[in-house]
Amino acid sequence: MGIFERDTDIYRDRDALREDYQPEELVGRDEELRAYQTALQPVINAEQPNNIFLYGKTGVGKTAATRYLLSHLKEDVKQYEDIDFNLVFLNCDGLISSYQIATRLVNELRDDSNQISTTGYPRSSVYEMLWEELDELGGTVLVVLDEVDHVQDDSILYQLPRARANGNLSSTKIGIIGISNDFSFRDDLSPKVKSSLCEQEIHFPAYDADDLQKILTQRATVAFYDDVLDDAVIPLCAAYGAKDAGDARQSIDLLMKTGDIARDDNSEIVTEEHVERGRRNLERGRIEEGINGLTQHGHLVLYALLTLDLEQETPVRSRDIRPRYSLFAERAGRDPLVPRRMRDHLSELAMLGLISVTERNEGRRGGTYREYDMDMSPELILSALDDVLNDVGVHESVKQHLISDTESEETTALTDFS
DNA sequence: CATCCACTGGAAAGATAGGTAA
DNA sequence: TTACCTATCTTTCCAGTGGATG
Repeated sequence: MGIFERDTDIYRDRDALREDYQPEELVGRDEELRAYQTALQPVINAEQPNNIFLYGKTGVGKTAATRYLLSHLKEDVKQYEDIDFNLVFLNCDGLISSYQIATRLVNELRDDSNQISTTGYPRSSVYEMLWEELDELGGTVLVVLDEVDHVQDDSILYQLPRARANGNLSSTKIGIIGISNDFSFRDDLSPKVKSSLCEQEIHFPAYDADDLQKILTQRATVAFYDDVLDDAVIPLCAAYGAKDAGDARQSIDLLMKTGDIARDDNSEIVTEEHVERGRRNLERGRIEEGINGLTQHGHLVLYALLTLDLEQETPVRSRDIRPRYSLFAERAGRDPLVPRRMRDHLSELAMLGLISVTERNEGRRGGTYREYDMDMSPELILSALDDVLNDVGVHESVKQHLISDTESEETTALTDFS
């Protein structure tokens, strides 16, 4: 008998819940799609394409709409022989500078044998290479920059649309599609960039719970067999996504996680309880991911706050976190950071949603300061912080906590440290 | 109403670590 | 090897903030 066995399945096609799944129809985005299509029309007419700027919160269908329309465009363009259409798609997540974008674009355009490193070249030579590659391509080129709001300086957003006017490109017609999660990004652009990049703007509003239910139903019909979903499942997942952002991605992820959990259970139907477990599971993943991305000092600061929390000292101001943090830093054999920097780490933790901040102002006697509090359960954070525990040892308060809470199995393994 | 507390958060500059090119 | 690139994390400095207080 083998180790592996095919699951008794509730899924007809689980892939329909994945991020890269392309549905036949986009639900609830009719108006936006129409505007988008109009903006893309010049490509078909073999004219200089518009620069298009899409904005809206995460998971409201910006990228999906782009993929959907551009794949159709690519098809439809084939019937006209005089159009040479090329598409460059780049997700700018994690890219902070124009320089990085330029290098990625060059790599995107070149074949694998000829890639360049992402650091080291003078800025101007990277741009040189970029113009060269673009010009070689010829025809109409659409450059899609997904999540452009991550970029801090806008030099490339200035350079790209004007490359032709500046004589860097001779034959290629270039159009830029910028996709941004952050509406204020547009306002922060310098006026000259704004005028060229934002020729056509399309706003994607958040989905409401109704839209989300329709979307989930559409996906679920493909993904699951009939009648395996409890009636409450889809509304619950929709509510989860609608709660703070109208985010379809979040809802669909939850639906998939829920389905996976039900399948693990060998359950033949998916219930409300599976949704609840799925929600917790996603939350946990989010925390671990956040913590893993921090530096060691970030961990030390978090651990300091955690121990203070277990001692019921929270909410606590940064001044009072510092001695504890310094102690841990020294035990870990690192020089403690200067207070200013420690506060930066605290702000970062707050941004990840791991801790919460309250601003206080006691006026003339107390001045303005911020108070920090744990937002997550200590167990969850401890399990993601095990490397710190190795370095500084388990603090007294954590030991206390673990003794008083004997059910927690995965953390009891750590009590051996001194 | 002006003052002032004690922190916040922006900015500049340093240190270090990666890379190319010649 | 030297000369030059950028990225990332850090320190240093300091103007700004806003509500209680006199």
